[in-house]
Amino acid sequence: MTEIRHSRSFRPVTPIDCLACPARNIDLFSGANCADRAELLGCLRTGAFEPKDTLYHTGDRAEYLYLVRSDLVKLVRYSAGGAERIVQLARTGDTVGLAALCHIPYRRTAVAMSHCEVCRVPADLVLAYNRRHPEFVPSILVQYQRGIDVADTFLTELSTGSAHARVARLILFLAERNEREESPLATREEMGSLLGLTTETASRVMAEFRRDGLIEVTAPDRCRCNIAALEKIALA
Amino acid sequence: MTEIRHSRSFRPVTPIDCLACPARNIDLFSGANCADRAELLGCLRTGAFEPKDTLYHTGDRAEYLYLVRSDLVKLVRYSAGGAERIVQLARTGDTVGLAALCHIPYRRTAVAMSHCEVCRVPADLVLAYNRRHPEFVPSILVQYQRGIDVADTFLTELSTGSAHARVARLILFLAERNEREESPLATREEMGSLLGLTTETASRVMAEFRRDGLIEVTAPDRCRCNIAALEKIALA
DNA sequence: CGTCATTTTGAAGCCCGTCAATCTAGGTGG
DNA sequence: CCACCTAGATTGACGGGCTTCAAAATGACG
Repeated sequence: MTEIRHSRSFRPVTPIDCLACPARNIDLFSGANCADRAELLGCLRTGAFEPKDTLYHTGDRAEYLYLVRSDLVKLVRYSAGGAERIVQLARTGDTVGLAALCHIPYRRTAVAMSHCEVCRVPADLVLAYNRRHPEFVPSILVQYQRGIDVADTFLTELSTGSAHARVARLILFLAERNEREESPLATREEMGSLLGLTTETASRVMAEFRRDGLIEVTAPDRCRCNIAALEKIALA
Repeated sequence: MTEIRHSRSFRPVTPIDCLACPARNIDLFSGANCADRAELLGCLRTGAFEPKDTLYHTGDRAEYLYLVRSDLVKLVRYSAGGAERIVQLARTGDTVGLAALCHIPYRRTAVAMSHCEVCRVPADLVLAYNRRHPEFVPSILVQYQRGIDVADTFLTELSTGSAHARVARLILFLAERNEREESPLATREEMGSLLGLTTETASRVMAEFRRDGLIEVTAPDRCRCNIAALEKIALA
């Protein structure tokens, strides 16, 4: 069992944090005006997580939403047989823990995949804000919609086709929000769990891509990639 | 190309329809009181669809939500390569077309899988109602949440494991809301599209199940099934 | 009765899963 | 500084399950 790290590292959010937030223009509150933002700010907390740190577990009482300020959070679900499957990836600007708005326990387990920073928002704050600003509802729905779109992508792009095609599509998906053809990288085990493949198959394909010059590892968890070539493989 | 049937068959909803609606206690408006229901009623329309009829297409301007009153609607998405994949099934009480609440075009194509009846709700009506009743928001979110749960189920249960296990899980999933161990049936092609298998494999497994007495076809689109035995296979 | 769509069945081949061994990198303690 | 340990990545060999291609059977419908 991995030790569970608690959220004692959370600290108040400063206006500076907000201004510097890479998710500022796309997150849940991007529709709110400055005054509202300032008003909301007092209840927010921010924190950082390292790979394998858990934000919350399936079944935990859900009090908070989390806005992902940077990098990758995986949302995991366990099948009846106990197998782990990654059902969603949250990236910069995505919101996780929306179940909190329904007053039901978290359905998935959220785990950091990289060093990542999040902004913690009390669900009740959002619901209260929403009562005073009914025009805010669509902002929440858009977040849900985004989650559903990602889930659909996982089903259509990442769970079908040959192993080569799936891995290529995953790299492209991860590279989407990065410049210079760079992409963050998951462990082979995570790739398997994402793509419905075994760790070994993920490793084989990645090694092959590397030998063929399609990707070049620039750091333990980062690679440069030949987008055009990968797109060709992704179609098959 | 299949001919597109238009929604000219929609007719006003009567209070009788509502009282008799099998989805009455679980649908989007199950939280609303009688007076509100009556108020909403005037704007609703109901209609019936036959297998292969399309409720709406990907990209259509989204004005309506649809409450499924009975049986099965498939939500389809097309991958970059043109392959069709069923990403969700909507059953009695489910809501489809939630994208309409975000004022964005439909993301998926909705197609009837059986004779099915739906209730058509203008999205603006829901948004307006919501403005007057902020406590209604969670009802909408619950519908979204349900959709996400189903998507997760598809990823963890219906896209992993052996072909036998997948088919068994699908039958169990379809039987869930039926009594007497009876289950509606999809075509082999639909089963393949749902499970990430080929039509032939789906057919082979179904034929085998039939020979082994695990299922017994009682009508062209319906079967009785041995739940306990299927559950054993579903675990593998 | 003939047509067409769907389902079923067959045979061949290959991709991926399984099991196992090796390699690499990072961390620890002597 | 280096031997040691461990987790993760890589590679190999083998077998099985699924896909592919093709043909036959079934059943709905005019």
